[in-house]
Amino acid sequence: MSALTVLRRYAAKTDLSTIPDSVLFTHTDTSLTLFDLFPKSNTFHFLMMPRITPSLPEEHTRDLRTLLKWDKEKARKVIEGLARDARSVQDMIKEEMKKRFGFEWPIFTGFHAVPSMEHLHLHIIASDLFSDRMKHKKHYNSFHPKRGFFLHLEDVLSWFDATPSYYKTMAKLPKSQYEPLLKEDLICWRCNESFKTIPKLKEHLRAEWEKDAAKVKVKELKRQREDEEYVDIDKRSVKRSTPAAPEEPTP
DNA sequence: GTTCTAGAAC
DNA sequence: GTTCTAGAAC
Repeated sequence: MSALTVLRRYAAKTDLSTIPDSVLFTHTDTSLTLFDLFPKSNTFHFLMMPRITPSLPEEHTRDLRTLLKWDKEKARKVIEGLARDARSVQDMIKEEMKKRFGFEWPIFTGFHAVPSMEHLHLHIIASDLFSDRMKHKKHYNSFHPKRGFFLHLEDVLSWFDATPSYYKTMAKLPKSQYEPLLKEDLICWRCNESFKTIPKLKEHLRAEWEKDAAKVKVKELKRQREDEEYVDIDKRSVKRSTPAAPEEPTP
């Protein structure tokens, strides 16, 4: 099976039990969410795609361009359905971020303007873009939130409510306009510093992310220490048998 | 999309 | 000499 058409084969399935747990993260009646096989985030990277049904035939879901060429209101319903399901995946990611790392960091949700695999798929990816699989300039630029190649889901939704001519213009998604964006300089999406090579950029992105993670750890330690002090004060107050002080406002 | 690898960049 | 990129092949 071609690597380019693997997504469509999953999207057409009615019996999901044939998809391994290592591939399928979650699903609804209208969408499947897969673990990206080559994650570009070090932590969370999912692909969400609409399921192929009689009312949503595969000829209209090859990619975003194909979908937007179809009936506008039908296309809107598809995108809105993905947006609804994406919110619940984002919530699951946020819970997992808090549980595993003690803090939340941005999640990017959007389409590639020129996708390299067939069948419409939405990327839901945490912004720590320094995984082992992040190897080339085009990988990074395809997820850079301000580069223009990554089409944020909210932006795509807004096209439907813009003027018809704006919708028509955006819906064209010309390769010739978007592909050159992948070759532009490597710029940190957080601080705009530019880097000559992918390894240098990744080193920087990792350091920035680890700084955020470290801040949380310092805060946690401080809170623990404060809790211990409160305990000491409580013991003393018991010994002296002074009346309980009014409750301290929590910081 | 990835892997492979020649040769550029340092 | 080593690291890294980018184009060809799949």
